[in-house]
Amino acid sequence: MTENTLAKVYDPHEHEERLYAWWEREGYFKPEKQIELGRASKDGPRWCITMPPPNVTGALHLGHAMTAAVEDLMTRYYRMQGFETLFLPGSDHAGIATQNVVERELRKEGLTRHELGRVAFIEHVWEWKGVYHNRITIQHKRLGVSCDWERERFTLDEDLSLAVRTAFVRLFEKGLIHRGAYLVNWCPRCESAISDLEVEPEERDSHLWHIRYPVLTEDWQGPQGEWGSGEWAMGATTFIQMATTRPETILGDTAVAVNPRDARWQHLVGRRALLPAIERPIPIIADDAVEPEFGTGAVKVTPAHDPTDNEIGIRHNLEAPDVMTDTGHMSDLAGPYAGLERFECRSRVVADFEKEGLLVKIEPYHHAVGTCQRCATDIEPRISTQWFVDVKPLAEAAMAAVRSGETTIIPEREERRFFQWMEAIRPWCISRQLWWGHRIPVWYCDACGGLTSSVEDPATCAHCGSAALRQDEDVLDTWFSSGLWPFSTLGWPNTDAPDLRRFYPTDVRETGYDILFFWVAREMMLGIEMTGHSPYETVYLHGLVRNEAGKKISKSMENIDEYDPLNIIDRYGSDALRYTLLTSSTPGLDMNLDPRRLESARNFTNKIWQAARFVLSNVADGADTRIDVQALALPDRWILSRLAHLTQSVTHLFDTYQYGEAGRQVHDFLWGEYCDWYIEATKVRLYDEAADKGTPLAVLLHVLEAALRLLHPFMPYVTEALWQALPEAVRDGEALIVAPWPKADPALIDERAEAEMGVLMEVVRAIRNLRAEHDVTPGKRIPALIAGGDLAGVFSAQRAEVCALAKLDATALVVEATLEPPEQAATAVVGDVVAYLPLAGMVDLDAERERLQKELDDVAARIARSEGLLAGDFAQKAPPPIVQRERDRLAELQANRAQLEERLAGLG
RNA sequence: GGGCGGUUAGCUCAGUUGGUUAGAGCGCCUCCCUUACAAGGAGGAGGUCACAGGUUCGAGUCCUGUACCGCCCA
Repeated sequence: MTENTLAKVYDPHEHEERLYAWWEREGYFKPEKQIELGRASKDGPRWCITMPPPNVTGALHLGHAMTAAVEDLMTRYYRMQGFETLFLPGSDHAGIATQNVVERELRKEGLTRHELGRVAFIEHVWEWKGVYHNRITIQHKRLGVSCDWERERFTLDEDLSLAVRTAFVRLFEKGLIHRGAYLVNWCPRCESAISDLEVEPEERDSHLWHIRYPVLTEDWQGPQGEWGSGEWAMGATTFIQMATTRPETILGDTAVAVNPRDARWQHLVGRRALLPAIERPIPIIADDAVEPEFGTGAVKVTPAHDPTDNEIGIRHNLEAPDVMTDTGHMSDLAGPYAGLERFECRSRVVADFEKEGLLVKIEPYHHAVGTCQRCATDIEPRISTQWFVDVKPLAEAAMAAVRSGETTIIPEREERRFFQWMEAIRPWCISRQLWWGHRIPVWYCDACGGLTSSVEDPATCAHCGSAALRQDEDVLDTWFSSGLWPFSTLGWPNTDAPDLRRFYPTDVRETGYDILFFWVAREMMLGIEMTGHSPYETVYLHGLVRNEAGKKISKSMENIDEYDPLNIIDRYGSDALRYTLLTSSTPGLDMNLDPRRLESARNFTNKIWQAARFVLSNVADGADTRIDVQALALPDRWILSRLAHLTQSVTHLFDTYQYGEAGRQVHDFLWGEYCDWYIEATKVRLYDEAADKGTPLAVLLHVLEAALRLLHPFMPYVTEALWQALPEAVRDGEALIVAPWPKADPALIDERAEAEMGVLMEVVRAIRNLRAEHDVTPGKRIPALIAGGDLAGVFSAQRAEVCALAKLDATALVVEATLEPPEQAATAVVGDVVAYLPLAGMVDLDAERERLQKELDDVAARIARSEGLLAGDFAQKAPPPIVQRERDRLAELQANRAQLEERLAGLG
């Protein structure tokens, strides 16, 4: 029984949610179901991908839609290929990002997290998580992702938290994690340290303040008046001048440095300057890090607030006073400025320097300032006690895995970026002064001061046995838990977990190239360290999605709703969005999402729908849908051969990650060959009472069915909806999602049929062209004569099709090998075949001669080119098949020329 | 400062071992509501593939340099 009453137009809303619910209900997303259906085997190959867990910070945007589309495409392909397939979904708690948005919400109510307290605040965050987690799940389902929801994970789940603790404790016990006071990137808004990667440089127009410090000399031993009185530096005779972009850090200076080879300052090296305001005597030192070309060649050294200065400080054993607080205010060490906000302090310092005659000049200056990736606040480099992972040895192992080919990164150039970053890797600051996240599993002993790190909460100190333990207040960097994702989600640290045994190492990590370092690098390092295996075989990096004008789509855009995946799906359908994302770009390159492409993809879904509607409307209940190879006509053999070629090509493209090209090929086949030519050609037989309808119908069904399978990973919904409507006899199985991937049947490849049909199509096009040129009414049947030469038999056999396609009058069509051309006729020449349209009274013979002459000139020029090519080095040096192709081409052109000349001669 | 990517039709983009006259969608022009489809059909116009050299029988594709746009790292 077939459902041959498809709606007049494809409406995604009628099918998408219904089909998704059905797939999910039937369990098709689960590997167990494949086994149950006999579509995969426990001993056979398996394929696994873990979904990059989206942040529960907010809703999904188009970048996530891209991720979902590519991953689901892969998943559906391998599932159909008979791999036991697992696409494992989940989400990420995203410590700093989520905490920030919840804090922002609280601020609207005039509350801070501190007022709320840790426990109540965390409850708030869980509420937020609940809302967005749900939203994200709905979005993913609308996108059609075929992941196993029963295996869904969240980074704060109990078992994943166990994985985090286990990993931490292992690194700790191995001595790869340590706590210490180092210069870190501090966000005064988040009141937390962040990693190097979370700092975003922002270009800015600012100033360079040129200042000078008095040097202590025999004449001047110290200030003459109060700081700010205008008499502070009175009497000083020697100054050392330098420039700074951050005057507020002057208060933390502990030296002035010059380059040892800088002759200008040699006389002062070894002496001491007096730090203004603070009145701290600071040494004038020589260090190679100072660039003599910059400014005066002297620089102030603030070891606690600048990376370069910090290194100088270490080399020269300088003090490193931290003149700021967690919130970016000046600390008690900032003397008269203590308590001021850092930028307020900056203006006061500058004003006071001016008053004291120590401000030389102010210059405009353009430079980059580090800002917090999450809240855009200016980052304060600051010495702080934090936890660090010494990732150097892990990075070595990760690089080795890529070098050996255990893991391949696509596109290849990203591999070089990976190495560049890995080679320059620095200790990873993993502690965050946040509340939302995995608490660091370290306990401090009040009795002996020792540290205990443990997977289980310890009752007593590992060193002295005291029960006076306090757990570290801080939480871990989110990426620490994300870095365990490919195996923590599969059951690690339980190495006997069935999923871990079956699906690890996984096959692919698919994500945007922008988080190669943040995440992929960490997964590689932690994966190898924890499991001994690189977590996946392939890293496939897609580009970023931008709007049609090339702007990065961000939440601050005015028309951001236009780019919400759900809105796009509502307007165009999920299949259209997926197809567009998958075929509009090339791996690793950014994509401008153009609504016109979405529209054309939507039109494509409808086109397939219409084609299927046509086919199904012609299928009688219980019809024999088997193909009788003996009964195949030329168009049948042609489309079957084209399908076989398409299947080979698309499969190869999938296996080499060329998804865009694969999608375009299926599109071109369905629209440009199946619909435009094959369906039209079959109408002759389908509408002819006397004809064999069974053969074209069987072929129509068979080709459509196979093409739906090839298209399914791109457009899961429309393909499944149509597949379900096909007669059961042409389908294998209960659902397209678990149907086998098509195999090309070599027996159906028929090069001769393709060539013959190719000429036939060319002749039809040429006739249509002539008709248009001579303004023949489109539907009007006109007489024609075809001199088919060697292909006369083909044209005779297909005369009904030729008439239908070119709108010829069947009663007046003459087909012969050669024939006497009519006088008054327009002529089309395709190789050896000539078609004459005796358009009585409509052909201006002079114009016709002119037209043919132009065509002849064109052909002659191409012959000359081809002959020249074959006479030169080409014939010797080019590969034989290429040369042969050129010879064939020349032969065809020559036949073409002969026919044109003959016709021109006939016209006198 | 170092590295990478892009520059192809009016617009948005494909073009993977170098091989016909460089493709698609949209837009544009002419015609058509033909019994799958006007979200459609038929025909057409439109490109010295950023620029300059080079390698090669042959270059959009490989090499060198230049310009502009963008990204990453320091």
